[in-house]
Amino acid sequence: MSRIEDYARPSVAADAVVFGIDTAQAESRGGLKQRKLKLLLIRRGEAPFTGSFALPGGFLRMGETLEQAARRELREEAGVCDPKLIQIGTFSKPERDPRGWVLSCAFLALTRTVTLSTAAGSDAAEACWMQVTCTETDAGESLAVTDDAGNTLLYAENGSIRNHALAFDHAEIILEGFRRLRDEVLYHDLIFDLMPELFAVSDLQQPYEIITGIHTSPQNFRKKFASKLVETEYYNETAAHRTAKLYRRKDGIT
Amino acid sequence: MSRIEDYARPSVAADAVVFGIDTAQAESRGGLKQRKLKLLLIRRGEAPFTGSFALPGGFLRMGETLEQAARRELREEAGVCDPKLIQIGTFSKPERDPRGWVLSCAFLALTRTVTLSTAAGSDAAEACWMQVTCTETDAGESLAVTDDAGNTLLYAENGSIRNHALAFDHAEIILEGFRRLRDEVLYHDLIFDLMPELFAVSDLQQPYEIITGIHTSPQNFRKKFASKLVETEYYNETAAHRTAKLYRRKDGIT
DNA sequence: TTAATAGTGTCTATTAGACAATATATT
DNA sequence: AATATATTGTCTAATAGACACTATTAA
Repeated sequence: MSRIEDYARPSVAADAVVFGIDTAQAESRGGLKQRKLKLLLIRRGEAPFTGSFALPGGFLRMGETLEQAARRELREEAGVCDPKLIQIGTFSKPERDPRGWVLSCAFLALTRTVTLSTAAGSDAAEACWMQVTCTETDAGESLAVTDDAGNTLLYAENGSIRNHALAFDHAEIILEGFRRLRDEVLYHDLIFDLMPELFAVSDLQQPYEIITGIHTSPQNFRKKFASKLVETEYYNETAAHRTAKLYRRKDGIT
Repeated sequence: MSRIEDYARPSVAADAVVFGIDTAQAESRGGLKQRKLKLLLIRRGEAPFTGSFALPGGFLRMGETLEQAARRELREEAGVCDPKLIQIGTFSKPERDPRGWVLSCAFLALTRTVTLSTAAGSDAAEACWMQVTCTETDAGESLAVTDDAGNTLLYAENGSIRNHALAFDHAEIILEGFRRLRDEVLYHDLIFDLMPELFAVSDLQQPYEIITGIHTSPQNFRKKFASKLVETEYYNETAAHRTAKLYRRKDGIT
């Protein structure tokens, strides 16, 4: 009874929720180091949702896997190379795309830098790193995505979307991406995939706290991660205070 | 450039890795209660892989979500009603189905009983609950799926498949399902979705230990779960020992 | 010197595990 | 009585958090 030809076929896309850490020196106070969580979005150049922001992604091609498609689109569309990819879910509400029946397989993608090496000739007309903010409100917990001008692209409270200006169901996908990011950081040390090869303990803490919502003193944070780190001979060349030893992730720990 | 019609479309299926707990009285020793982890498989009645065991599932239809498709197929094909469903991944290797280009969106499905209410007229010609065994070997950890006669359908060590007799890439999907089941039980109390409304503390322990590999004394296991349980007025009508109070899951805990 | 972060050590509170002891069912 | 599980309680080990204190850099 179940001949493969008897069934209508949807279009399938692969989209990515790309997170990265931005380590910027704050202008004020002589260079306090801020390490901020960023999300990569693309301004759409074509219908539908022309001009809106959306996740980078594109259609799956015959002969490739979903992960290959996501990787290809990230390279072509946003100049993101060699990200860590974790599949987070396939979104399938029939009405999610006004063009027709399109499923989207979403990936959580992590980069070790927020430099956009937007290769010449790429589609990335407008790929931007947006600010991700996570705060404790009295109503619970909220997540906000804002552009550099401070405009809110997505605001969610307790995991439900209050407000957004994003294409398709991408707000939903971002929320799921952040939820998964938190889980993976909490339980599988995914925080290291947001770090460069060598990093200071303090480089770890701010992103960890933004993502998990768990706040600790620098001293106790150090102890918490001590068993997962290997000390190197390198030091940070930095600012108006003691230089920090650089560490590397201890392997053999999943 | 990206017209939706420009892209070839794959067929899309929804398959489920269905787990349940079998509470059987052992024949020997006057009825020691064994609570075993079971996996639901279907013997295929058609090509390809005719006669092999496979996950229950089927093709996505236009107008439904992947979850609706999984639910429908579980009902039709295996008589499984109202399971808890968690999407675990979409499998997309181009060669995974000899019939052509078929993606499979896999779900982890949990039932509160292993009774197959195989409705008359259903496709479930041969739906069987297989034994799931998880052991610590010197090489690490192994997972085995065996039928009632003791034949091994799947054997994996440290997450890599050693041996299997299952259709398509379903061995891989089962492994991913078990991995996810473990994570969800460890970090999100998914064990309760394998339990009936009312249960004794000891009903919880054996499945929890099989799935997580964490072994504790009955006393300490009780303490570990005390904060997540609400005592009821009901008791177990059972065997050659003190009756057990029945509990219910405390709500408000994710 | 001061400000700022890096890093160590110590004490305490909370949690997880070992295990003794008691309770209550059936055979 | 013997056995098997249920349930409570106590002690101890391991872990997580608070916080004092020292170190080192540049301005």
